[in-house]
Amino acid sequence: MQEMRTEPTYAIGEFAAKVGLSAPTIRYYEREDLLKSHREANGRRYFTDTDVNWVRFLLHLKGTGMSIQDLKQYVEWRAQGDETIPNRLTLLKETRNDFMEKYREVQHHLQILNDKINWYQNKEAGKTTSTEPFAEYLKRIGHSE
Amino acid sequence: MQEMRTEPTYAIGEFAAKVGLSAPTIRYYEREDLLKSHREANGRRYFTDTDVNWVRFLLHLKGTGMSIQDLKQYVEWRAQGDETIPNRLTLLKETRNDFMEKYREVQHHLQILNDKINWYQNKEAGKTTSTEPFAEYLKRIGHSE
DNA sequence: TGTTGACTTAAAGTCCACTTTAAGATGTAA
DNA sequence: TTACATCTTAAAGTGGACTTTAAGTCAACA
Repeated sequence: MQEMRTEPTYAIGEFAAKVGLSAPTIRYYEREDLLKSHREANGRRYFTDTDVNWVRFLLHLKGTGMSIQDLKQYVEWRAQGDETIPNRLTLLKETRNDFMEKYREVQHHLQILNDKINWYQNKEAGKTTSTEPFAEYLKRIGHSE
Repeated sequence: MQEMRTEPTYAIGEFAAKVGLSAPTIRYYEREDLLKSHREANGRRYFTDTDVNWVRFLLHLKGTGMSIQDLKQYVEWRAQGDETIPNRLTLLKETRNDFMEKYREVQHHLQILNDKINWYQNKEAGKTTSTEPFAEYLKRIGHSE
């Protein structure tokens, strides 16, 4: 009794929905060589769960700030084999460094946003001298610049 | 003995440098009504430290994800007086909500990036079966999706 | 079998946030 | 006074990452 397991395949629309992109974006990524599709006899693309994982991984990298160009470079090196691992590591570490810098910056931006929200809320609650400027408020609670 | 203190003023180039933008960007922001400049008799713009603080504040808001359009709305409400404080608070809180959502997303992206860097490093150090796929590695160390 | 929806391609269009260009006026240093 | 930097404007251009259009093929269902 033999069990037949066939890997599920997805047409471009279903695939796009699965990874949270649009079908045109999938075609665009393919043109940019970020991913390869398989074709049915009739010329239509199909994708597998491996492709789903691949695109999801790409989107994680993209989400850390890598541009399409960065991703292309990464994919190109990947295709060249293990001797490009040092290159890939360098690229990923640079990505992480850039990310961490921006991360610290946005935390500061968030701090100021929170301060401003609190300032408005205090102002509405009458807890602040109605004329105290925001800059003064920031000094008073210990946030500057 | 009277001390004469004159507020320092900055020409557009100096001002732009002070806030980390280009002079054309300052003019662009002015066109978009995000800031107002003062003019010398000869028609040239000048700016004060108050303007410096204002632009820096705008850049903090922008850094949390507010678009130029959002900022315009904020500035417009601000000009309309205290009765628009609820509107402003709503806008800032929405900004914060959007920010926090993206913040959590990028933390996840960073996690995957770190995992991949570690995976490459282990691979280079021979600490991982040379054929173990990244997906398996993620499962093994407890990160999925 | 007809019609609706999903697919195919190449090329053009869009959005955002600037940036660059062009042509000219004015300020500053040698 | 001669350079040269810096300023002025309006308008056009740019880059990145898609998105939309147009014209056509193919599939799935009533």
